[in-house]
Amino acid sequence: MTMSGSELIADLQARGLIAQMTGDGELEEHLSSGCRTLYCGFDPTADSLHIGSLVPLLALRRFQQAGHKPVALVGGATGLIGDPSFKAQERKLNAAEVVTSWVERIKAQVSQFIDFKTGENSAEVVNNLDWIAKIDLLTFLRDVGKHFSVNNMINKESVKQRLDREGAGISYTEFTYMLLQSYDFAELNRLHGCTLQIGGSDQWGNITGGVDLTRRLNGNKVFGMTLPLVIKSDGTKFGKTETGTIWLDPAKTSPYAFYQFWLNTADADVYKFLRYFTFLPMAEIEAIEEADEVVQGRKSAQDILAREVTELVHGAEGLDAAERITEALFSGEIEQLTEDDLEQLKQDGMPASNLDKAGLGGQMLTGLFADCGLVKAGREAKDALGRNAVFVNGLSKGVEDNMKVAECFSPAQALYGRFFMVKLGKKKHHLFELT
RNA sequence: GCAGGGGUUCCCGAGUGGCCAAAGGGAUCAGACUGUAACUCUGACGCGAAAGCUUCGGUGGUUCGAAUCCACCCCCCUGCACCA
Repeated sequence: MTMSGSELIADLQARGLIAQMTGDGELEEHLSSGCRTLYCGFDPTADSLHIGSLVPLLALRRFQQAGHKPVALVGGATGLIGDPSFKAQERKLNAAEVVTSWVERIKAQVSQFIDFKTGENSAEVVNNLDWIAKIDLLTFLRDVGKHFSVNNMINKESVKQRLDREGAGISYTEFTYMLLQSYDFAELNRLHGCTLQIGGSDQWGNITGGVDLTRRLNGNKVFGMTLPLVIKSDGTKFGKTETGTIWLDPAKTSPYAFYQFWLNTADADVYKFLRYFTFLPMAEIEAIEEADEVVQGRKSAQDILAREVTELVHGAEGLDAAERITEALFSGEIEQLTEDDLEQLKQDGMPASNLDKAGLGGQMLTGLFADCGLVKAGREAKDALGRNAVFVNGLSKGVEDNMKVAECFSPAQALYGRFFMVKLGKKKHHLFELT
């Protein structure tokens, strides 16, 4: 699937994926006239990326599908410094060895999204520590620093709130971040012929810095493009739930939880997200939107979105697991699950814990549910019991059952003699296994 | 450094000796409605099944009794001074 530069840009534009571009439209021509190398940076600020990084990550893939060569840069060096862009406060530095371990994880994660075996435009993963660690201070100050005007830098919107706000401030270290990222672009241009950098729109200042520096250092014209930050219609932060961040690492956010996250997308956002997060052609997305308009009940878009993104991130197996769990839990027919199914649910990321048969006597349901993390405090469980919102293997439980843990979880009631599926409210599930 | 203002439960923010586990709003959880939605309504919302226990920057003190008064300490903000 190769498309021309203008087709690619048009598709990105139709999807709402272009926030800003440098070069007054010259970029289209640049992309049309051959296979170009582009890069996007990902700083190791945690042991996994979260879904906020998905838009640029998928953008790299979109470019590759259009015949260009993507380079994923993992910021082993910049991750040691901390990007001040639009951050309200100075960040605390992570230990070097921690960052190093994160770099490896992020490298692997990033690699799932781009193809390393496509010949001419095969992807690459690089680490900016490889060149930044080598440069010495004086060389850096003379060759790189000299090209940056502090006057310009302090006028950047991205550091404004740090400079304006009393008591916030910005350290010299973080202030240097922009120079490092700019130097990355110049180096990638020199070493790999990279001519385009993409990133979130909060990176605009850093990207244009790199464009300028590359021209000054290498005498080459290069381009920058930013992607929109994902904004939810209700104004709340995208990618966070009550339970926490949605990570790409299946060990941190199970494919089931990941799938559920997308499934719960608001109607007001779902078509936008289909454009942002899937590779479905625009025509198809528009058709879905049109079809959903006349649907009275549940829209189809959330299902499609959840399926597409889960498969992209967790593969066919992850999607399969997520759908299997979803089907089991929300069909209301848990007794139809086989023993193997229940075993599998545990493997698939279903929240689960063991119950010691002998120790059930003195316990209470409220304490049990709080301990396993099903609720934050016993009071929530009590509230749910009071409203008959708790089901153990489909049987309703009330406050009067609170002290009767042993009865509620008696082997006679268990599925296959050992499993209990507890449902609290409409959406919270937990699997218990007697041991 | 000097002068003034402030630190309250997840967040914002009332409270200025007992009626305070602490108004109000937001967030969150649950119920009804529904589409595992949105909107709306209801309830919960420090911990505890309860009795009760622990909170209002920290430490001591005054009082029968303190988030509220006093002392010292820590942190933040606003002016001024210093660095220039």
